[in-house]
Amino acid sequence: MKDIFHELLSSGNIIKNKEVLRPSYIPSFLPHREKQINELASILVSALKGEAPSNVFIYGKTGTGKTAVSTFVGKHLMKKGKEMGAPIHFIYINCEIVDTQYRILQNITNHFIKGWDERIPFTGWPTDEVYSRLINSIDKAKGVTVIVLDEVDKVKGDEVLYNLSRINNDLKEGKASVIGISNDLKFTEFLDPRVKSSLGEENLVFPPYTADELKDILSERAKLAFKENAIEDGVISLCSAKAAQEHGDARRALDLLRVSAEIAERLGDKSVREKHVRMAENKIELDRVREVIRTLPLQSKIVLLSALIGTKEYGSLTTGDLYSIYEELCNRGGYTNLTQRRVADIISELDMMGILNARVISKGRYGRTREIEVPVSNKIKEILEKDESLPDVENYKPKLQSKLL
DNA sequence: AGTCCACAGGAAGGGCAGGCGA
DNA sequence: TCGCCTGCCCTTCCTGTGGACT
Repeated sequence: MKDIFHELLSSGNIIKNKEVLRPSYIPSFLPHREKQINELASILVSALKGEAPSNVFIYGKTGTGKTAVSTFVGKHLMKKGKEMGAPIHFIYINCEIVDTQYRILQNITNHFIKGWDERIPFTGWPTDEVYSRLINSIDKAKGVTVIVLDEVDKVKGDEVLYNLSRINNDLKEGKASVIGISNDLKFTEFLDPRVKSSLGEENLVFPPYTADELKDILSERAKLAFKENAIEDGVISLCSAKAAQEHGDARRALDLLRVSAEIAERLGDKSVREKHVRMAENKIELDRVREVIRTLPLQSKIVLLSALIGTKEYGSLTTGDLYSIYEELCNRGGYTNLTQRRVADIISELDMMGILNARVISKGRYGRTREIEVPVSNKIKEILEKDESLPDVENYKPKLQSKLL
């Protein structure tokens, strides 16, 4: 049998270690985050003296190093604790995945339980029972437990945050502190004021990276990730500049660099060039659009399809135009149609996702409406055509009253 | 200056599914 | 297991509005 992997394995002349470019990778050195590392370390240092550190709330947009800094400091804290004989327990929880009160308490508690048969099950126990088991575990483990709740805005309900942020009131032997991380700057506005004050004893803000800072980060990672001379001049600057344009997102910069390298490698090129970055940018954007559209509810897909058909025929549409096409499509597909009010909201949602453009305009005597356009219509058309659930529009040419005037 | 169009978009509430505590 | 609660999606009803037209 022909060795189908041999060629693929030996062909890579660019990438040495792809893991380094993944967002989950924690490097041994975090450029341009010295200030945040020091601030967080100076809050957590009391753990080494056996005291409970203040609870911390960390804000910052995606890809500003919040998670990296927290886990970095946590790793060093545990190491120092070991050296000094001060027991430190560092627990990281991503609340996007673990989002209910029960699951969060269960996860933290299970961290302390070694035997599989003693672990708390996924479901079944009363929540207060899990909570008291957690208290016992932290007390029994002694020392200081630091709990990181990443993407804390995804947690359902305030109660678990309230309990955890005041957990020291219930603890006897052990101590605990909570680090909440969020990229939603307005998150605390909607919190119970009691939670807000106890969780946010200390606040850290992570500013976006500048293009120059991103360049340093990428250069550091590129040294580890790529073979020698595999990256041409200008590639790293270009990736940094593109990511800085968005909002200084290091994750995006790393993605762009990684995808560029993958493309270059797949094309059999010897090095990553600027053209690969541009191709990568297109690919990432298309993947994003594809993913967004794929997960859209059926009604939103029909609205999008209506916009697509209408703009193809007439260039741009008003809300009323789109709605009449939408009604026709629902008829053809045998779906019950939503009201215009709801469709107007769906148009706004699609606008927010960046799949279509809808801006409010006034046509004077002829009313106030939204002008709707679909920017990357070819790509969207391609994706929607493959969707089996949508009505057949092969020979449908919309006729709009307003366009006949 | 006033009218009037075609909606925008807020408010309130119904119906439903899923989660949660007893 | 059951009833309650919550969040989500949606409808109905409503007031507000920019600017071409009269």
